[in-house]
Amino acid sequence: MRLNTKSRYAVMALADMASFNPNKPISLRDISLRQSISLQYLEQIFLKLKKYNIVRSVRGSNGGYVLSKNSNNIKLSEIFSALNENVKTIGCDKNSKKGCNGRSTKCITHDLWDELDLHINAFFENKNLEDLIRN
Amino acid sequence: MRLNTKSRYAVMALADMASFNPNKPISLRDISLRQSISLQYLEQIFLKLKKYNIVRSVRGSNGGYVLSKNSNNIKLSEIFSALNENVKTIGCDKNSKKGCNGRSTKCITHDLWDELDLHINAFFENKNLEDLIRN
DNA sequence: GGATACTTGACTAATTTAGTCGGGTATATA
DNA sequence: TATATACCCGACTAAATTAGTCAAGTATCC
Repeated sequence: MRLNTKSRYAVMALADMASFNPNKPISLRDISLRQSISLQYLEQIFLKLKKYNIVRSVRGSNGGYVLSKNSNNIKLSEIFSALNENVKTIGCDKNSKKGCNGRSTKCITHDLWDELDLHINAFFENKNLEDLIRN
Repeated sequence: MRLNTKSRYAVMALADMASFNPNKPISLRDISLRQSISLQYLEQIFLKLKKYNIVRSVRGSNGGYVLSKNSNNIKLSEIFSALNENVKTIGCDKNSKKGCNGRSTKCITHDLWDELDLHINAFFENKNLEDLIRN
């Protein structure tokens, strides 16, 4: 089990932003240099963060991105949602109450994975950006 | 984030075993049929479970595998360890106290992933096979 | 001796990941 | 108004991982 880099980089980049003046746009170029993340990869990530309203963009020179809320109000769970990385630990179709693998019953471990998902999401639900930079 | 099939199948197969007479060897063929998992894939999985002493094997006809402990004494964390799937959510080198990405300092989110790992492993630490089949 | 069932290593197709590439468009500032 | 800055966006790709299969055993029971 492993998180993908997009999610990790998203959290890193946002934590980076959160430690600066929240009113001044921060360019991806700067984040790229500070965090050693490719600029074009950051662009992909921020596109999603923007769609999900976690940041807003300021175009043009001296532009960049601004957090759209206070950092203590941005939960990590939102960030993962923005990147479609809401924890789905397995392949069972969770919505169909019967039939995981095309069979007629739930698979024997079905409820376990449901519980695990809840457990992990709860962790992200209880952490915000501000928590990260208080160190 | 997603668990791989090996770990999932391992848990399914062991849960399957746990719901039968614990003293009679159970063949992989039977598990394969009941759980719709390829026999040869199960063989790979059980090799690891055996090395880790979670099951023991009985060769020859009427042979199969037997749980080496009571099912209420087999924690899910052991199963994941057996398959080398101990949760490592990220790429940072956790052991080197300084330097995640070849840089001189810990990355900004380093401690977060440590905490997450603990959180997930705790979940598996507190679940055993018996818990799974009590439904 | 034959059937059953475990044992083991090597190989492979498909998918996913982690990016890169290249061409935009909008805006500030000189 | 020119130019540089910086966001915007779709398409592509190399590398790694996953999820298996294949083939050839060995041990034991009946």
